[in-house]
Amino acid sequence: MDQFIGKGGKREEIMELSVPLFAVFGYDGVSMRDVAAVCGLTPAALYYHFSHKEDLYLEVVAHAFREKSAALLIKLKDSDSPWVQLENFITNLAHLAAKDEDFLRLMQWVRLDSEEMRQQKLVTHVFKDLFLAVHALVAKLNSRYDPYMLSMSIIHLVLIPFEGKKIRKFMPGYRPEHDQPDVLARHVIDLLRMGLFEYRTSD
Amino acid sequence: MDQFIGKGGKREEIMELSVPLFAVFGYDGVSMRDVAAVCGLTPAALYYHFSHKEDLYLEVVAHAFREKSAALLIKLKDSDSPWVQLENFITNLAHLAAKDEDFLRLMQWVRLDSEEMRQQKLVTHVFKDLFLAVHALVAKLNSRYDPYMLSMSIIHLVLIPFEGKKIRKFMPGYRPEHDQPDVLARHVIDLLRMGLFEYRTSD
DNA sequence: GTCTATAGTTTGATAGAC
DNA sequence: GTCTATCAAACTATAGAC
Repeated sequence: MDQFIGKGGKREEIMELSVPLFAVFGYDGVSMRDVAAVCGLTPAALYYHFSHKEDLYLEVVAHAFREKSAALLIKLKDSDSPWVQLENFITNLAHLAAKDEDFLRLMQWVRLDSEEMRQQKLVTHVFKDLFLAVHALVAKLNSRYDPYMLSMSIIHLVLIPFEGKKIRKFMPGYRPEHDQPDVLARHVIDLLRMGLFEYRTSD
Repeated sequence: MDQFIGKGGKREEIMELSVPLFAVFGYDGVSMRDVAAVCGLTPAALYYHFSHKEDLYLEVVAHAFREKSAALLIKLKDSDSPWVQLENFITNLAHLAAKDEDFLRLMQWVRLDSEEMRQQKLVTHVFKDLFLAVHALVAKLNSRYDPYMLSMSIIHLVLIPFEGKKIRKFMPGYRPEHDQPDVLARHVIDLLRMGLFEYRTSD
């Protein structure tokens, strides 16, 4: 299997070793020397494989997201009802977010990227597949909501609590179970399904 | 009024001019030279007012958030019902998020900060007041949901769409009205109130 | 209180040996 | 294909004149 990768194997290895670095420290927080160090290379050797820091970064992020989004979609069965599919998707996404911190942090770095050209390239690799998956699902639900806004809401309800995992611990009312993907998935599903309608009598 | 600020006036001026810089490029993306330049100072002169880059950054972020959170709470009237207060809060927060991009970006930089000590200092200034405000409100609602999780969900539903404003434009289904605070507030309030309950018959 | 000058380090990137 | 050696630039921070 590896023989088909051929000379690209080294590039692949560099990218995989770089993912945690860029996920934690971001583009400006990582130097070519840092990358070279974790790869056991000299900075000069690194420039043989990637001619610019930005090339390296773009490929690293694209590589990190290539399979993730696809994996989420594979798990869905068309035979299930749209509601069950949505519940499964939310649960799968929560588990991915809880497990893969690099995935979440890279998404945030992309959101904050100040170089518009670079950001635009990244968005395609990082967000589009994920968004399209949710959009297709909520479209089937045929609800009263704008499918674009509803897709955004669902993605944010699931992902952002894990993005802010570290800082949430400082907030009053925090309990460790709030970090469990099944607990969050249950919360989001309940909220989406029923809302707070017990109190809608107040208008 | 200004006479009471005294010699701290220059520091204040530097901080205000630095906010947009750190909001756009983050801690690692801004040099002391950059800050000095926008302030019309030399880098050395800057070190008279702030002895380290980190000191400057910490004070800049704290300064940027000092009034924001408080302003959100002042607008609430205890005479209103909890539901009306929540609706008003959501609308106010959406307007703040739509207007003040620096506010949103600084929040994201804090979430991504890799220096744990620095992050912990920042969280208090940036998130705690906002979170407490929402927490107090949802506690009054006495709903079936965990108030901690519900507070998080509400904050995320309102703020994150504006944080991702740039990249949302690349997603299918985007329309300019999705950026209007009133439209988003309406969407969030409806979603919270009613959920998608039309379809809860499917289980 | 603010400046010039500069130290000492780290950065992204290249030239050329092997 | 990977190395040593090195460059020019940018970085944080300091010393000391005014």
